[in-house]
Amino acid sequence: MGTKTRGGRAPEGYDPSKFPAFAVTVDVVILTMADSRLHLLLVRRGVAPFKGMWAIPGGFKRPTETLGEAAKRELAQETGVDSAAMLTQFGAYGDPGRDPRMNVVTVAYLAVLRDVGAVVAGSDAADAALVPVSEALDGTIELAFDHAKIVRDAVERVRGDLDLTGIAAAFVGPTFTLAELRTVFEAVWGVQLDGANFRRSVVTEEGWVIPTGRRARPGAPGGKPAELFRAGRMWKYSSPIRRSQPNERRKGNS
Amino acid sequence: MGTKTRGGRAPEGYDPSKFPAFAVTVDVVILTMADSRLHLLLVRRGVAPFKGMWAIPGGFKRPTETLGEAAKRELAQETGVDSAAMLTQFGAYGDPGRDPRMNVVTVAYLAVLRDVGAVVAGSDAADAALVPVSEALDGTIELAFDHAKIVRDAVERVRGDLDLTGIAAAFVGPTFTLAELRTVFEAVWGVQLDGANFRRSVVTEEGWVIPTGRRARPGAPGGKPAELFRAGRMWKYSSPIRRSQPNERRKGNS
DNA sequence: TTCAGTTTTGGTCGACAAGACCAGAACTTT
DNA sequence: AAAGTTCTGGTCTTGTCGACCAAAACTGAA
Repeated sequence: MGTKTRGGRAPEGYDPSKFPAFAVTVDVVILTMADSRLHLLLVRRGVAPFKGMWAIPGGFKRPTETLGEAAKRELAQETGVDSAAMLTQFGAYGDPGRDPRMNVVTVAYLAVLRDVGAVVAGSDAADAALVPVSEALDGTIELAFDHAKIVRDAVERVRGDLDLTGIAAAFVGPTFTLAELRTVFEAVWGVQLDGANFRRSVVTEEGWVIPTGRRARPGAPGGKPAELFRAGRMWKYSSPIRRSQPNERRKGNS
Repeated sequence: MGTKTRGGRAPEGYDPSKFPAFAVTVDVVILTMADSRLHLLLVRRGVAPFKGMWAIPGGFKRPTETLGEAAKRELAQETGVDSAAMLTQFGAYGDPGRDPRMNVVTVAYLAVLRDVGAVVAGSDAADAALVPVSEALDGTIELAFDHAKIVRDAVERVRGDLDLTGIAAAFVGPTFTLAELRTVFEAVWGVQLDGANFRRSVVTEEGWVIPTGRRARPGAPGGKPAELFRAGRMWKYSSPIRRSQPNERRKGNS
């Protein structure tokens, strides 16, 4: 921070020694893959304002913790996961009136989990739900406060991070098939990727996926059982898949 | 934001109705090109704590303004520019103890200007300076609070934004030569780019640079006078130059 | 005026990456 | 056994990017 320093002009009608008080909160956008689509964890508000409406989980920051610790605490309270989860800060929101009660500035975090389903089912009945992000983005589900914008920004962020960081690996479990990993990119970017080309991209270079000898059980329609892989060390730094400007085209097309 | 919602577990020893008060400030990292290197605007603190130390400009957020408006106000107070400046929020910082006086959460913005030199010279004497970012990054210049980390994050951000957004155009004036534009990429990324290849990248595609008939005056050592261009519309969306993983190599190499 | 030095600008060439597409392998259910 | 589905390896074409060369256009010095 830094109190205004420059000698001459003082901020008119404003006394730096009496700073305005704000509440600071931390909100967490929790994303996961379900049904080959990107999903979002929401909670139903039990208190005013916006009582009964859907919102993303969050809470007040404590003076003794860092912002990151606060986000981690909120994530653990909401989902039970407290492992070294992928937590990324992506924005701060402080428009006047965004909370009708008082001046609140919130710092928003993005968390990517591989399986929230079980967590949600085991929680306090019907006040938590996993919904497709599309329904939150197009307004089918109305969100409290300015959470609609926060979710939009979070999705923007994860789309960009997908080819800048190894965040894609956080969507899948400790072992996974290449098709599984491919659906992450397809769902987040809204594109169709060629399976063979995708495989080449991640298998050719060392360090992205390491084969476990095992194979996955095929789904309902059968098909050749896919190899099971573990994530390699490269995901810590980058991604093997780059987003291309024109969508990849499929067989029957223009 | 959102008060904690889930029924069962309440945050232990914590009463949501009595939230802790924070001061919220906005800090602006002002970057510009000078002497073919990336520079940073610093101010000298006139009050405790860290009195006499260098810091990035900033100040308290007012309850009636948005975070972006606060950043714009601080930028204008410090440099006098209030045009639609390129202002990007890139992080929030709230570690306990980062300000010894009280609990402060700051939201950091990045501003890119084309020429701060005149502004600095014309301001209140010696309490503002333009320094190379390298000196701030390597510790040659010690910064107040956690501003060293904030500056590091800002530089990281601008490095990434250089090929994701059109931020490079904000570094140059209304008309510029291609060599000028090229030094922006070279200085921020710390690479050497081939002039001919660079030209092709921006000239081939329509919309990046539009030629004004004029030519620039060559520098001291002479050389063919370069064409003067204006920035096209494409800079609003993206960048014509992509960062390559291995540095581009020059003539005499391995 | 000439010359050496410097910068800009246009061109070519090869390496590499990415996408389109095909076909065989391996499993499912009927 | 047959049909359907998915996985996996292969080939081919295309386009992009960087390395490199050379001419053009200007400076200052000899």
